[in-house]
Amino acid sequence: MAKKELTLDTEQKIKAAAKEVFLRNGFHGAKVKDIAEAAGVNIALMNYYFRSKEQLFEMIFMETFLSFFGRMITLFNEETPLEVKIWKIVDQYTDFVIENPLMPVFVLSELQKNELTFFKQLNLPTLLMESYMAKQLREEAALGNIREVEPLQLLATLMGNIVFPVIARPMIKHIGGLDQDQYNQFLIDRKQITPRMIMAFLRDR
Amino acid sequence: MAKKELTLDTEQKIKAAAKEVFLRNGFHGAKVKDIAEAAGVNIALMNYYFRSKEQLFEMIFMETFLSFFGRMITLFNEETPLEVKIWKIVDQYTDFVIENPLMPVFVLSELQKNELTFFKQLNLPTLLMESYMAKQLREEAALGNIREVEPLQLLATLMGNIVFPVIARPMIKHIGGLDQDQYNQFLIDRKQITPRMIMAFLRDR
DNA sequence: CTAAATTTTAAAAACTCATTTAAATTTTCG
DNA sequence: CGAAAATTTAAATGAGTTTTTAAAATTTAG
Repeated sequence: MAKKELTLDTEQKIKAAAKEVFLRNGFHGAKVKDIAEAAGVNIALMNYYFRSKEQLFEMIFMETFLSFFGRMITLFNEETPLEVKIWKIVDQYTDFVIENPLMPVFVLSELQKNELTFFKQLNLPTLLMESYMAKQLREEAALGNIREVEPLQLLATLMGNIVFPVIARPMIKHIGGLDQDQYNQFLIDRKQITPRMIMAFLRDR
Repeated sequence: MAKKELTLDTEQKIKAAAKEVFLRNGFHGAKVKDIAEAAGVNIALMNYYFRSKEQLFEMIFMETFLSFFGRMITLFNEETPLEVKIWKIVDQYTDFVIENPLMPVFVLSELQKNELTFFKQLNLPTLLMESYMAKQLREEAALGNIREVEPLQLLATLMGNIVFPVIARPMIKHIGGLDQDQYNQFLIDRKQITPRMIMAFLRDR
């Protein structure tokens, strides 16, 4: 049993280190040597436990994508009134990306290159169209409470407003002349702006 | 003179090919061999004309960033009424990123890694804060026509809504089950949504 | 036309990187 | 304990990549 724990330990250390290095540098920028050093482990162990850099990457990419996207879908499925939920999504997804600031650009830039092979197995369209959010949008629009809007457009709007400022952090900090605290405040300020804007749009005519 | 034109020709071919390859694959994903092949040129010419892969990259990155950011600043400085301008920015910047779909993710993901060295020389904060747009926002807010809003927040909102759907193209196509035409229509539809939403927010309260 | 300068080429050099190997060490378990 | 299995290590392999070299080809200019 000491064995099982020990092996998992090294395996876990490599995986955690790999996640850090891949998220910071992307697949091509990440070197196996960097991962081994970050894990404090002999370089050959990467192949011993994970066969290849590519397999290790795919495992990490899959997990990271599912976290990035799944978190949003989970929030889409909360059964609270529409406006409350939009405020909550912005609040919580903002916190999520603040805690995982490298995740969005990693997922989105690696997806550029994959594109073909990756999505086949997942049923993403269903997840969105059958979400509680999609149902709410239909119902509220039928009642005339809000404008008609496609769930995919709302998703893009939410993600664009929450995620883009994180993807563009270096640019925004420099354009605004912001230090780290001011930048964080900038993101916090958006917790008000984004839901207000979306609700104003939904109610507007 | 045949000389001058010919040398510029090869140099230009390399640069154009490098731009393609770097934008598609990023610095680490782009191989000098790929660039030489794309340019139809002997591989040693890359170093003959540009000293190193890194120098060639920096030149291209600088140009690309200035185009990406400068285009928005140019639009910010158009001297048309605020609402007209916001509609125009969304329309034209959307067309711009549709024509240059790899530019945003390239610029933003490479910026993650640079971060420190790059911006020093440019005076970006001034460009934004002294734009005609910034002046308009102050004036209209003083008149009570719109809510107060920081120019940087408006910039992030505009870019988030326009650029994110391009950065997230593979994801959006798959989540929505869209083919290329449907995806393009999705972007076109946002030309209505985004300015409506921003204007509804600015006028709200 | 021809000598100098520029440009291009093929080959090699120098280096980096992922993976493999084989031996050493540690752990497991009868 | 002690043999087998699992893990770790240092070193080597080999493929891939950027850069340099030196000679060949082309262009320029006197």
